[in-house]
Amino acid sequence: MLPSSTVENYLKSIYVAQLGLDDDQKLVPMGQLASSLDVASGTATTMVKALADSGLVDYEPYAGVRLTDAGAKLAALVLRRHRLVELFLVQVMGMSWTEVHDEAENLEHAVSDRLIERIDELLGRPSVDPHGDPIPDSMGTMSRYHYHNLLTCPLQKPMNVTRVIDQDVKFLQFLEAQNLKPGQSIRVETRDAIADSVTVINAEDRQITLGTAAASKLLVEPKRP
Amino acid sequence: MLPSSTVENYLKSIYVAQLGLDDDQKLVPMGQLASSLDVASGTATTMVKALADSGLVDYEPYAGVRLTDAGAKLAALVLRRHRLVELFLVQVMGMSWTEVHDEAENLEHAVSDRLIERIDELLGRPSVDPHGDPIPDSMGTMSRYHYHNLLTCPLQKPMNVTRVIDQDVKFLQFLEAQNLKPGQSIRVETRDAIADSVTVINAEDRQITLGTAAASKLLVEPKRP
DNA sequence: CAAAATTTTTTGACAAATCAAAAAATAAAG
DNA sequence: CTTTATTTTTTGATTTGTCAAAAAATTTTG
Repeated sequence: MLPSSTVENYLKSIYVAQLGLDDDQKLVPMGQLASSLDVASGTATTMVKALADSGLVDYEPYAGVRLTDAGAKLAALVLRRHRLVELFLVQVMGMSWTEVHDEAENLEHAVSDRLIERIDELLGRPSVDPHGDPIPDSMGTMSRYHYHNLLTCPLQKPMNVTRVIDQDVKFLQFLEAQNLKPGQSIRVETRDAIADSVTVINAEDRQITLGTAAASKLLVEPKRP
Repeated sequence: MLPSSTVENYLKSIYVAQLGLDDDQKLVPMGQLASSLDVASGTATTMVKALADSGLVDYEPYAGVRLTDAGAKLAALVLRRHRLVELFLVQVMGMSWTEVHDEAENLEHAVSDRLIERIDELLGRPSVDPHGDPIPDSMGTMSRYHYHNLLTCPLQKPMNVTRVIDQDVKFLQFLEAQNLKPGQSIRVETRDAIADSVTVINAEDRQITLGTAAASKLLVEPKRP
């Protein structure tokens, strides 16, 4: 019996939350899960218990939840569908990378394996989506390269934006307008811990100042010539 | 509040059933609706009452159900999404016309208005899907041209297959193999009421014999030169 | 037209997913 | 190390969609 879209969303949220944890064995707190899914905490508890009964997660009362191998694989395949659909919408349908997230959020539960395979083929087996997020393969394995962000990368060195860890349309539109979207070349000029800010220079030598919260969402790697 | 996919499926079923009725004012019997949706008859009764409360259908106990204008418009838009998706899957994704129905059945509830508009544009505002079924416009109006079928069309006259009223994969594959899919040119050779059969000649002069039930599902129009 | 057959509706129950608020457990603070 | 604050779980209810079987209405048939 295939998982409902609710189950798929729970698994996906746990998967993504786990990626944000340093240790793979750590548990995702119920509160965090509940708020990321926008449900009451009691709802998350009930659902997670059901997922544990199905063998998709390990659940430790008052501690949190962690995916089993089976759950992780399912979650990765949901993420794969999501990200392939996003890239498809941009590359084939000509939609903006700023608006495809919400559309993919619905389609990820409706596209068949067959169609996903077609899309994957058509796009040439891509490895990242329009936000730079890695696309898991059909076995459910995902590369986990760890990038620098604007707070940790070297100063004054030419870097490439590779990934944006945020799906907020306004923020993405801002990045686009400032030439800070994935693929663009930039460098970090200064950081000011007191002012909580980072200044970057974009490809057109314009200077942009970001707060550190925003700066941490832009992942970069050294510019390859 | 937007209708659930269950509601959309009920409306769609009623809409299609009504098209098969000679008189627009006639009611669709509950039994027929229930079996087309593959639910118990009591379930259909309950749901139809709820739809009536929402003003989407008129319901007459022990007689049947009929769409209101609001319900008909919603249903037509579901059908529009379904048929545009089908055509898209064939034309852009390179899938077979025999297999796109089931895929579209899921996607029709997940594609946004924005994406459907993109698809419509990309396909050049098409008027029929791969089965020859008409595609309602964005206002929810659908052309209702009435075709001949293989039982009612003139004998020995060159005709074009324009539409197939069946979504069974095996049947569609059969039609494809026999050169009887929409767009093909054929002529009806003989009809035998006793034998319950119709013989047709395809574009390659091969003779195919169909039962009348199957023959009634193939719609044709006089061949235009 | 009354008896039989069919269709439809009603009833009671159930599963999935949710919430709000009460209760319990854990963590933080003094 | 007790009190306070926070997080988590429990409890009881609700919504949507469903079924099976009993009851009622309608239709068919002899």
